[in-house]
Amino acid sequence: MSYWVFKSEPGEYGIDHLIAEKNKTTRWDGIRNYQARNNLRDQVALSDLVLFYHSSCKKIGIAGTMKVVKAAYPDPAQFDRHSRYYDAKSDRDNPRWYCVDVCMVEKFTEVISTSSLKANPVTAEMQIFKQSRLSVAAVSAAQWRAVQRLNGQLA
DNA sequence: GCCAACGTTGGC
DNA sequence: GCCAACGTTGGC
Repeated sequence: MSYWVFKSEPGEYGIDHLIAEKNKTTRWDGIRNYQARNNLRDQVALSDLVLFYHSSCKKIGIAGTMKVVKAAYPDPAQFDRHSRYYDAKSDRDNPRWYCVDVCMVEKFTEVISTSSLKANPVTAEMQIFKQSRLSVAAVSAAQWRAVQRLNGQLA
C-alpha cells in the first residue's frame, strides 16, 4: 500500500465538500498535469491512503486524510464539452486524463500548516515542497507517520 | 494582488 | 529539437 498527497483549493473543492458528498465519496477529477496523471494512472492503487492538502487559501496545509476506493479510470470530464476540464485533443480510445474515486477517512481538528510541516525534518522532505505544482505526489511511510504525529500534537 | 516557478505551446 | 512566449500554480 502507498501513501499520497492530493492538492486542492478549498475554495474550489475542500475537505468540507468531501464530507458533504453522498457516502463521503467523490471522483478526484480535473487533473491536467502529466506527471500527476502518471502517478494517478500508474501508481495510485485501490485502498491507498491520501493526505488532503488545501492550497491557495487562508489555512494552507493538510486538512485530513482520504482513501482510494476506485483505482484509475478515464476522467469523463475530458469528453464533456461543457466541462472546464474538457480536452478536445483527448481520444476516447486513448484517453489522456485519468481520475480516481476517494472517500473521507478523517478530518483533522486543525489544518497542519505548511510552516509546521516544513519545521519537521521528516515532513520537510515531502515531494510537494521539493517540486511545486505537482498536485498528486507520493508520500513515504515515514512522512505519513510524521503527519499523524503532528496531528496528534494538535488534537 | 503580486510574482516566482515552472509546465505547455507553437514557430522556426 | 530548441526556446521564447504564454498560461497556471501556489505561497506570500
